[in-house]
Amino acid sequence: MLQKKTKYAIKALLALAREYKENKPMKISVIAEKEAIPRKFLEAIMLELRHHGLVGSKMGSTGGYYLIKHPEEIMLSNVIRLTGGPIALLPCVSLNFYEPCIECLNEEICGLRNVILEVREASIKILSKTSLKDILFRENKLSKKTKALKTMK
Amino acid sequence: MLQKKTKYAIKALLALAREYKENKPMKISVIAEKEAIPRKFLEAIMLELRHHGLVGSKMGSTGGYYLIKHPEEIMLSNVIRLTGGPIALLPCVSLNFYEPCIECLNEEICGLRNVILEVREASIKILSKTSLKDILFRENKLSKKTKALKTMK
DNA sequence: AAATATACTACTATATTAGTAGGAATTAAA
DNA sequence: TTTAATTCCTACTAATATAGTAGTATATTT
Repeated sequence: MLQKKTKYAIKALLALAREYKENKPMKISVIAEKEAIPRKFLEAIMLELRHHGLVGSKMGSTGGYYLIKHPEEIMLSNVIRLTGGPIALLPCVSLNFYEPCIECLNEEICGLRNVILEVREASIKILSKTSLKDILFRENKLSKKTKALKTMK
Repeated sequence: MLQKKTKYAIKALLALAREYKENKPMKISVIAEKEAIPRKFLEAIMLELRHHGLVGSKMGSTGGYYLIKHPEEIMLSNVIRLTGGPIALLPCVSLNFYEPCIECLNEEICGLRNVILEVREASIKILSKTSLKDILFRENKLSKKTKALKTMK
């Protein structure tokens, strides 16, 4: 499971992506309210995202956060990794949280690891081709679909 | 990430599957040593697996645990679910650990959820078609491969 | 100078996971 | 029938990670 921190980070970045045209900073308090994220917690998260170079900030009374890259350049896999959410199901197949199984003398011949590796690759394949923009696009498509269904009733 | 409990359960079941022909019970202490699992912890895990109907047990001095189903009938996805390891990356797409996002008024139109759903489906597709027997088969294939590589040197 | 924002450090509270202790019940064999 | 070896079961404990908060410093605009 992803951490809440990771989920909040994605939601916050999506909020910035939705108004990306203007590229003016959005306040933490605004993001927090829009996305129902605890304000102080979001503060810490945004700071971390800035340190990782995903967002920029402006201090002072007209300050806030903004995306540094374009929404189509920010990949879900990247956000998940940066915020500490491991994608792999076992440490022995994780790139960022690697740890060997003490009981595996040679992990190259572990059948379980082999399967879990396959799962990881399938997951990463999806997550690394999906950008913030893609997610917004899905949002639109889904809401159109449900609207169409409603009018049919 | 899967819990250690889940990993241990899979390893223990694999140990039973490797000697399935004989179908005679294997002692917890033997499994624990073979797979480097803390003995007392494994005891609790095997008990749980029995309650879920994956293994049977025999008490007394010649006792131990044995598989109730054939190794090709026990699917990885099943073991993971029974031992409490969620497969989905977010609770809102989990079958067994479902919880709605408080901030999503209508989760049907959540773009993030939509992607994570896709990841879950890709993972489950692999895990639910992979049995204990399949894993043993991979083991053999992998160890042959590495042996072949060694003799080439 | 006042108001309002982020930056940053240092906590705390809670939940989950991992693992242990100790003894009861069962079985087989001496 | 006693003994030894096993599973069964309840109830703990310890360690760790996550989620979230408090308080203050620093920067910016008006």
